[in-house]
Amino acid sequence: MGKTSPIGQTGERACKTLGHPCDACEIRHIGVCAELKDPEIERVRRLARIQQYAKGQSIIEQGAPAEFLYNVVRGALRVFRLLADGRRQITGFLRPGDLLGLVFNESYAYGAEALTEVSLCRFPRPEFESLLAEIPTLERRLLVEASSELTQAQDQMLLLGRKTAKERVASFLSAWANRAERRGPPATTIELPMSRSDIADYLGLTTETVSRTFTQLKAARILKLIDPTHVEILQPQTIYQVASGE
Amino acid sequence: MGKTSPIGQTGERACKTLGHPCDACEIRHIGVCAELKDPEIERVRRLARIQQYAKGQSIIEQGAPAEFLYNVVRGALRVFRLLADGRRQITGFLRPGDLLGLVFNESYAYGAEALTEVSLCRFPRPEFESLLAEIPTLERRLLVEASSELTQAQDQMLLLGRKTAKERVASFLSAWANRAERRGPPATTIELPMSRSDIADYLGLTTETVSRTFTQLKAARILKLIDPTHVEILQPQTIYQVASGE
DNA sequence: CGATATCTTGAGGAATCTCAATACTAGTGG
DNA sequence: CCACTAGTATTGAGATTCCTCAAGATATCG
Repeated sequence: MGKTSPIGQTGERACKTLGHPCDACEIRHIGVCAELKDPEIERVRRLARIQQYAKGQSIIEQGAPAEFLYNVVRGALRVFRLLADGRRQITGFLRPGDLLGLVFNESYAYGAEALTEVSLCRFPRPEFESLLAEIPTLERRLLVEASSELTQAQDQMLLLGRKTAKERVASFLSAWANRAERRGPPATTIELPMSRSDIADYLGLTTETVSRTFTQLKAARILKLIDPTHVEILQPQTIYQVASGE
Repeated sequence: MGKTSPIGQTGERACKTLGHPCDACEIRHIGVCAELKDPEIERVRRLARIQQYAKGQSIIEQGAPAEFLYNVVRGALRVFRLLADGRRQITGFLRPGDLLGLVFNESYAYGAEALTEVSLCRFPRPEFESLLAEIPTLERRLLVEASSELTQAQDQMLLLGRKTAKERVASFLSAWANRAERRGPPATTIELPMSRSDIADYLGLTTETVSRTFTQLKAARILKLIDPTHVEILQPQTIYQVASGE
């Protein structure tokens, strides 16, 4: 794909070119749109544009003007913050149904990049905010969403500030597995669309330590490493206990 | 004070016993109430109760049912999360105007304790939530608030995951000084109502490391340690640079 | 099937932690 | 007003976890 700018033209398609994308929307029932009734959906639809990004592409640049709000439709992405010297902290991995860009500042304080091929539903912020004022259920939904993200963020602070490498990796795997289960059948084999280095930057560790910890959990027969992107959790209970620091 | 329970009776006073507490409220212009017009304030006032807590007292127990929302009126407090074995991560220090207990779950995922003598304005959650549905400006304000807290939380993740001890301490002092300045005149001498162990649990360090880092910054003539609770920032610029990792 | 990136493993080093002793501070009672 | 006590902060020495640097193994993609 010939797109280099985060808000590129290639891959962008007007909602109407997809017919009634909201009707066919895969995440209609889990995203924020789940709150909306048909006439409201119609208004939202007019603002929405589906965007496609290739694996590795930048979606948001840290510090760029905050012009859009996105809803993840398909794929996975990483959200991160950088220090001047390049140190990176990944603050979250987003999956279908998640929101990206819910800020009320002039600019984004973080960057976002595609981990896989990604489809996003994009809304211009000013228009979306007016809509928000008119649809109270939507505003409430965002508030609930933000508050739950805040709780997750505090969990991550506990992890980063007080957990050991083993506990961090176990927490990550446990949370990622739970998340997959929420939208599919209970599966012990989980897919990790991110690299070891992404995991490291999410857990405040180095790639080497993440790798060693995986090996250690494998040796303890808690995990089975199928290939770098697929892990089978042999002892979900134990993983959870390790994650909780027991 | 004879109060032992987090939702104690002693020290609790009905709003009316204080006359018109909202009119005299010290944080009327900075808290969420700043959004409200007079008739709305009247409705809020009926729900509000002023609570007093002594230094060290518990305000919220981690895991307790989330029955109230609080607005800090006076004093300072710590919000934290615990692991089963007692490891603690302080997720924030609250000051007048800050919200405590903005959750839409059944229970609090965190604890809160008074660092100094504290006054809180307390609202029962169910009633507050109905009020929220009727006062859109209030709901919007909470959303903006939550989103800005989320940004702060991500800053803290960057700190915990990727900064050195020196950078963490500098970040903390810089942020705390900025915060004090926002409500008072620019002062280089800042008050730290929390202990070294609180600072350590906030920064993901040990008390010893925090103490050593203070000493180090003092030796570099960046700080002056007046007493354990008072610090003078001799080089605000340098503190900020160290905090940013330059 | 080969080139390249990613992942794993190893050895040594550094930052921070742990344990222990000393110094300071604040509050208490003589 | 001062000495005493309990809690908090600082300093020191050694241990430990995790990081850094480097090499080898494995997977991915054209």
